[in-house]
Amino acid sequence: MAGVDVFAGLNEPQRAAVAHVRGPALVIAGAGSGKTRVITHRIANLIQAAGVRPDRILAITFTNKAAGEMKERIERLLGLQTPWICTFHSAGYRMLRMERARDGNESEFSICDDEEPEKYVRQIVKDLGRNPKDFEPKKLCARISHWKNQLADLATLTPNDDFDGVCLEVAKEYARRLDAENKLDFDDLLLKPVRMLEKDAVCRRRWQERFPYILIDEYQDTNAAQYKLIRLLGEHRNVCATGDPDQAIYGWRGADIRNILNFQTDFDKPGEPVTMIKLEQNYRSTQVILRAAQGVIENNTERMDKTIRTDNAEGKPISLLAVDDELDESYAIAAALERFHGKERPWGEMAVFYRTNAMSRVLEDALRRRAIPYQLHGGTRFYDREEVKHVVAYLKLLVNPRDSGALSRIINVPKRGIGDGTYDQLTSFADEQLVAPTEVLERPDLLAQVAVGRAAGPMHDFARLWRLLKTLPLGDPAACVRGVIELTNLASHYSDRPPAESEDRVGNMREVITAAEQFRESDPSAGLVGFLEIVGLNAEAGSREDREAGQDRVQMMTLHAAKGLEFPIVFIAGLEEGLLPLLRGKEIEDDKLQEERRLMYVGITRAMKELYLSRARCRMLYGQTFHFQPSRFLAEIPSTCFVAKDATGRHSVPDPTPPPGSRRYGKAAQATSREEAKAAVAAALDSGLIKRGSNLRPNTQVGDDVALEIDPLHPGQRISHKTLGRGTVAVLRGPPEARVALIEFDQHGVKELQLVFAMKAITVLP
DNA sequence: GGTATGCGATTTTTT
DNA sequence: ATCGCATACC
Repeated sequence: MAGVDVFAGLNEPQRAAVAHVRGPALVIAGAGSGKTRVITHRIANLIQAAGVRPDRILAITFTNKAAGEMKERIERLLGLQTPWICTFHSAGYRMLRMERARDGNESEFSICDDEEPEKYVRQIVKDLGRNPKDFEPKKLCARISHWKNQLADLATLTPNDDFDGVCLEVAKEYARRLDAENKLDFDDLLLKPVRMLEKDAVCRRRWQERFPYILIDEYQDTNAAQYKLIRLLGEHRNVCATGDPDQAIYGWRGADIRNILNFQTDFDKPGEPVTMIKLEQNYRSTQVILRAAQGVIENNTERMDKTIRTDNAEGKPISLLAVDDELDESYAIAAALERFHGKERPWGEMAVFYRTNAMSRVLEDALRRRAIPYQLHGGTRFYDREEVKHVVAYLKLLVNPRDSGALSRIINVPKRGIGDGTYDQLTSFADEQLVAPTEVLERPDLLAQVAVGRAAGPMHDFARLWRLLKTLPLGDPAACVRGVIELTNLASHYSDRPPAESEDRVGNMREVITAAEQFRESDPSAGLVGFLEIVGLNAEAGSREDREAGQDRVQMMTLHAAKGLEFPIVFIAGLEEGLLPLLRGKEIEDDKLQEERRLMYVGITRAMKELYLSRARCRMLYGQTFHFQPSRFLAEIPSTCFVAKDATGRHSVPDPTPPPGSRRYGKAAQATSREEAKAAVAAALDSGLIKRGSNLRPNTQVGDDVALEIDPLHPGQRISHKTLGRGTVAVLRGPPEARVALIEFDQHGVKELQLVFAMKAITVLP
């Protein structure tokens, strides 16, 4: 271990960041500047040069995957394990469990899956005599989660309105029920450790001494609870945070960009001021790509001043493809992927990004049609599948018999004749007797009192099953999984489904056995509890996705999931106003818009060599077609980043796109069949001849009262509006990103409507 | 208790 | 369009 040079291959500012050992440090790092590398090597340096014990370093990463990669890298570098490189949530969970063990409490926690909170809340709303339609569990959960992440004190919180009031009541009851069942939801994994450290000075001291060194990656995306945790643990100020305020994309989850902006004042200390290190050299992308990224992000008003530069080559211009609809888009992207692969580009070096998971399906279909291997990230995860959750619920119940979420999930799966009524009888009887429902099953005297009438047989059967399950060895997760699947005959639950589906489901359940076996090998002493921790924290270790990772596949993911990654060739689909930036309501608030812009920035800066942007004029949403204007972010990319010259040798400032229906991509104009058109589009895309984007620049004259070719409506057209009835289009005006139509309605007179929004409610009449 | 049918809401983004 | 939920019926 002595011979490793942890500074090898680093530039001057990176070395400074790695060499800095004591006191607070903030590394502000632009995209592609080797930020994660700095953290990793800094940890290595702490261990090697400063002699810090690896388990005394707490290093927080944003995802489990990032943690795994960092650990692996350090193991390769120094040949040792760094157990406390993990996410905030993992760290919180482990702290809670260790404290509990310290107190001699042997009962185990279970972690709610992401659907459970809503189920608990729904039940509470009903129990409080409220209608779940007036108080939607989803909304309540969002509010409760927000409160928890803001560390709001429920005891002193004063509700603003009726909804808040009910919400508060529900929140308190929700907390009581989870506590009673030893359950933790995701927010608790942060909240509870914070409360624990706040309350108990001795405990706080112990944990502070436990981790004399703390590092946090992606600090720009920390929320109030995470921030507080770091403040409490990091009172010694030996805290190193890295991040990029321009890549803050989790505001919707309560992340507060001010955490990183205030780091200096928060952690400054006389004698040990914060060491600021800026990494502005980018090693990842071409000049063109960085100019595009810079052009976009400069439109944000709330920024820490920062530029990124690179010594890399100018690189290929960015292509912007405008197509008719999402189907065309998917064909074009698939065709381009295939072409690049034909030119020796491995599948795995290409990635497709999109704003929402819902967009992935069309893209997937197109790739599958061409037999392009791809890996989908996000979406429904392995452990989110229904059949897998059934298996996991049995396992959770074994570990924590008080878990009512688990019990209610499996008590009638596979069907055994125990319906809602019987379940309610069982639980309320158990409540009366002050025992857990599972104890009723275990005690013949109690069982006899509930197993009556029609449900008697099924209840006895289930009790017998439970006693059998209780004999499974909790130390051996694989045996537990296998035992659960076999003893319960879970496969039968899907036997009446189509063969393809039932095979799939049963296959997935068997996957859990494999996952458990792998887990057992990697961590033989952790047992079923350890396995459930991995499952509950959404770690992908051992899942099929995990095993398929690293294969040569096109990577498909949301822009959020792309954070921290890089690919030689990147496609970003759906660059439309409304999708990116994503608009839900009427108007987008400025801070939301800025976050969307940062998302675009993250997407662009993932690309190393080539970037392809695409947009569709129409897109199917909720089974209905909507028109979309080009994303405003396209107009923010400097025109010098796009195809440099057009056929006449002039700089191509993007022109208005062709009107819907006509195709102007070289040969595509003459193409008749759909297939031909697609091929031509792909060819155009590939050759870099992608036409002109749209005329989007706000400062180019897009005159008022002039019909744009991209307008979905034309003056004189008869239309029908959902609420305003029939009318005639009079005038279209305004810049493309805020295009308005003046429509003369038969019943309501002239109205001015924002096209982006109004098109959803408008049908064009023949 | 189980199943069929119809209605309504639903889509950001993830630990 | 699709899914989950509620209602009504077996």
